[in-house]
Amino acid sequence: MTDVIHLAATGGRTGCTSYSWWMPKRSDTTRTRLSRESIVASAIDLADAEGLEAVTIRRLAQQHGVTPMAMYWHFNDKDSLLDGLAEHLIAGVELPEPGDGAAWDVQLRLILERFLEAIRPHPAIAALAMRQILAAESGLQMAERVLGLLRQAGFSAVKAAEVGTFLMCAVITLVASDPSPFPRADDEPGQAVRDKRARLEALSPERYPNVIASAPALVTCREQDGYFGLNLDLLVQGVRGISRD
Amino acid sequence: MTDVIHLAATGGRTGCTSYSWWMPKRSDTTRTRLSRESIVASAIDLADAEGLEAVTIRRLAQQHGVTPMAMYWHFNDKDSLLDGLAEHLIAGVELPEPGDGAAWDVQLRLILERFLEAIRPHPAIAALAMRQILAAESGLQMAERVLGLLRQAGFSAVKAAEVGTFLMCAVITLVASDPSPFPRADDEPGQAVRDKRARLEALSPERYPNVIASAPALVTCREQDGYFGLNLDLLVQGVRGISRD
DNA sequence: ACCTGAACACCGTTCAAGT
DNA sequence: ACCTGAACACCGTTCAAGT
Repeated sequence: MTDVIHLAATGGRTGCTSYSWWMPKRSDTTRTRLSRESIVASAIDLADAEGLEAVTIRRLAQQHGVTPMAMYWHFNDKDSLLDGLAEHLIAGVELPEPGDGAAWDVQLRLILERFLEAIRPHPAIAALAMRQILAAESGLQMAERVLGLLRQAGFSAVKAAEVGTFLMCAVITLVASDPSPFPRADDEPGQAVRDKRARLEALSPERYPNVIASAPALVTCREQDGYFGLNLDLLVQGVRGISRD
Repeated sequence: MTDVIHLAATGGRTGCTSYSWWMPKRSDTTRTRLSRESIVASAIDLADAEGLEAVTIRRLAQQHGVTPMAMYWHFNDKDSLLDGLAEHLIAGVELPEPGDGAAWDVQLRLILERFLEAIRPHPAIAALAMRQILAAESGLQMAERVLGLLRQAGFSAVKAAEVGTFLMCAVITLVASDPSPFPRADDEPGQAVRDKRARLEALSPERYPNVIASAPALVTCREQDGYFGLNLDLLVQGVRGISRD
């Protein structure tokens, strides 16, 4: 039924090759009604698979069997699209039940953990979440909870803002700093990591003993589970530390 | 003298307007011999003034009164150019004299402070520093010092790597998360900040009391001095906290 | 309401050629 | 050694028009 509307496009594939490079490929995705949600979903898939720079108005249009300009009905511009991705990410945060009597630092740690869990599957777009925390509904809810716990810990409204802002940015950094390269066809997986490690271990042992000793962990730590837990602990303990000053 | 070599280019400005949009404009910069250093310097200026997305092979070429393709003699591709920016940034870190008998946490704080000072003037490109810390000479020196102090604090080689990596990423986040928009012609300065603040203060007082109380600080804290000092304290205190586990 | 067609300004990059 | 000329594939975006 809906197929009727782009017979011209599918027909175009057989003829005229001059601008066929942006022509919709029907095989990619089954054609459904275009919507903000379906565009955001495929954009996230694309970012997960090939990185943020692969997320392109033209590629998304192609995946939906539609002209690039069709996107501009659903989003004002590319920036609004990216805001949509960030909003979707933040909406996935499952905040714990508030005020269950636990100490503020335990509650704070749990909230940061939930935030981390929501964005961890999507390191390529995690950094986008920053500018939507104080815009999206669920971002505001998270911020409110974090600020409340910081006030409870004794911080002023100003200091709570400063610490709270940094804490949420730091969680994003925790997952966004993952330097794992996207799979490329021209080299086998893990080769880049091994090269990097070899380069570190070839350094002068007199000048860089600690870099050499930590080399294996330095090149892989950001994918390890210990990295996240340890540094969440660091953040919460840090808040406790400065709350006593 | 050196002017002779692009008489054709300057001559081109009077005639042929069809592709004049990339033509070199002699008025921008006095023509000097092209070099990695001069390109990096102008790229940093451009990023500081208009943001990272303004840093373009073609714009840099134009500023140097040269063809875009001339850049490819000095850099393999745009990524190498960005690596060059990152390297320059990290080279500016003035590490304190090592081992002056001070406690490890005092020394650690000082190193992180020096790193912050080096990148703080360039928030638009601070994030680039991440991938060059373990590549550039002075990045390795900083990493060596940080790891050494963490070992001194009792961390294993693996945990030192995990904590050290995060600390340096966190300092970058501290300056890179600055959301201050670049000056645009179409609106007066400070308007965006005031709008954002107004939006937060218009929220429901029952649901978001703490966001509202912290609203002024939430929208400006990342430009304030207190933000940096407080969160550097948080980081160092956090390291102390987890070093005792 | 939702999408197409054609065009525009701007990207990075390659490759052969000039001096 | 260092740079130009011409071309290519790919961007985001506008604007008028179609259904």
